Amino acid sequence: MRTHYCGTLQASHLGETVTLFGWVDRRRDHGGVIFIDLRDRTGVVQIVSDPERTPVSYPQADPLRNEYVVKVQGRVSQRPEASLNPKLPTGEVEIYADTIELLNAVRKPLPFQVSTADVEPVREDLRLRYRYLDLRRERMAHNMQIRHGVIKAMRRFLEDDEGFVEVETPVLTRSTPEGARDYLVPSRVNPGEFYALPQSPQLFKQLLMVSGLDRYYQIARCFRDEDLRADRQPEFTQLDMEMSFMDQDEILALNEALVAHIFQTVQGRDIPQPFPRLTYAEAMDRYGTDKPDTRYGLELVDVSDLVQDCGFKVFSGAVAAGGIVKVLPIPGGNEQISNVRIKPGGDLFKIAAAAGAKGLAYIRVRAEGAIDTIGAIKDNLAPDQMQELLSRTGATEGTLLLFGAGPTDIVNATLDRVRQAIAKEMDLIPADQLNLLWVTDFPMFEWNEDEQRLEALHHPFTAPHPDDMDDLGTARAVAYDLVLNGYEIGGGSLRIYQPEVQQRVFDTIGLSTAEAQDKFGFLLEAFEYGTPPHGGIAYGLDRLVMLMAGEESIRDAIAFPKTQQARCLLTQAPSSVDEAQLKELSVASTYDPEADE
RNA sequence: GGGCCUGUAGUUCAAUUGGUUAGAGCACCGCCCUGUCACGGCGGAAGUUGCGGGUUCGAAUCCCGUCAGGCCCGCCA
Repeated sequence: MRTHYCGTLQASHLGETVTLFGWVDRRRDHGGVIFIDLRDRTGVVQIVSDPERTPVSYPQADPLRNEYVVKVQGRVSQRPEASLNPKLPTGEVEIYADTIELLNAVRKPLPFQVSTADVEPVREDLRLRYRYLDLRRERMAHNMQIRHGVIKAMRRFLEDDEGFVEVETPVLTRSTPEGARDYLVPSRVNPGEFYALPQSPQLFKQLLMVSGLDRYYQIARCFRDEDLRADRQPEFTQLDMEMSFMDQDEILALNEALVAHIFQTVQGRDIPQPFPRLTYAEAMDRYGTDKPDTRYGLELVDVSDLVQDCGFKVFSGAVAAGGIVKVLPIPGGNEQISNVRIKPGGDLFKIAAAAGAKGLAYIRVRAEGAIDTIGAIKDNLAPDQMQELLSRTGATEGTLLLFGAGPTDIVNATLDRVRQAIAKEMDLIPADQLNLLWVTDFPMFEWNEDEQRLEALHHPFTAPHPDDMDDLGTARAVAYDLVLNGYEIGGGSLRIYQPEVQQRVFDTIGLSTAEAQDKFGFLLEAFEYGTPPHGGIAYGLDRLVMLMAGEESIRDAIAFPKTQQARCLLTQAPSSVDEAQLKELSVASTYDPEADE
């Protein structure tokens, strides 16, 4: 049947008789000669038909329309000099069609034009409803190809080079405390009881280490019933890995080689190794976030010590209350950013307010180091303090200094968001750059204000740093995140493998012994039978593919994604079910469409 | 749970800011065209302006509600 894919034909095939299958991407009828761009997943090639050279196919080409499925038999020919198309990979050749067979027509109006959707974007709800058409587009087909390439590269590297074994873990598993909301599945056989879909294979992969699997990986589907974002879907795919008898440096080095291999095989891009590392503390200090985008500068500068005794109460008061004062210096910001935008009602003010800040103080640096700011700041900073401020922030003429003052987490969140907004606006982000970095030494726990308790920042099986065992409450974890251009694309840790340490962690997060036994008894018990030191990592595959494809939405890296309301517009899931189905499952819905809440 | 944005022909957009019969490109239909490649030319058909209500002499435009999609906050160990 088929001898070649459309997009692969080139001068080396000249003279060959080929059989092609594909879709009509476009048809150009010149009255005496008809051109058809024939498309398959590899690309497009031009089919030519005219009454003299291809008398049989000419009438067959006449009724063809966009997206018809056809079979073409013809000869690969050199295009005339004047008709070469350097924009097409196949632009040196064209196919003289001996015969064209219509295999299937389009019987309804197309919801959108496949051939031009790459240049004239289509509403996303339409794309999702007719996803099978959307996936015909070159851009989406390309993204799916990247995704496949990434998975393939992962498998080759891990299996062939590093001796990893792929193991599938259950999708019907049990609900565990901590973490995201679970998707639940009622058990028919066990009325009143529920499975949960896994948020990750975390516990199983640790058990596999107890089993001696030594090096495990899985392309694993994970489920979290939380609200969606441009980079978050309720079901998503992880590259999940776990290995025994390796320390952090060995694990990071292996993963650097893996990531470099992926970029090299899929895109031919060299990633320098080792990747830069930042501790969590450094990242928060310099960028205000644990996943900094380091493709541009705009680093934060802590000036708490400088202003703690000054007369400007917003600054000194923040420090006195245990908070901090930090500066975001913006070279050229005077020109770019007006006062109106910083003051109440302005867009930058709103960004700051949304992060919890009361406002943004500012200083504009003019010629000769002159200062332009509100009186309350000007009058309360001594000349030498001002000088020190300028020197620490590297401010020169034209620099705008934006201040965050208050509780540490609010200041960091505020300046992080403002930093990102400004980098985007001032076009400071080099589009083709890949900045991979490790963030290490995360704290074990963070305070949950709502529940008035510590909770695990990573997850409760993360090993505390050996130097910090005396006080777990403030301990660092042996945990690491891989950050790419401001996105967390992977994260992992060394795990606890001694039951007594695990018990101490459960104690710290306020998980009672009884509850720990109930929820994780099987894990604790397994740890009694000879558990190797182990650790691992999991990558957000969809997010990685999104970034590699240059997309801004995770949906463009997933074949059949869900909308922000977690709906599938193609299948109309979720849907109501028969009463009989519910009854069989011993489940009743409490949903009341009439109720106000 | 909350904030912001969007919804007009199959589709992508427009409609002088409340005023005549809601327009244009592509797609579709018909005619013409032998070197185009987002081909071109002439003509045609195509509209519940998401849906419901209200204000007004008059609503795509203003108001209220509702549905759908997007971005964000909260949430996401």
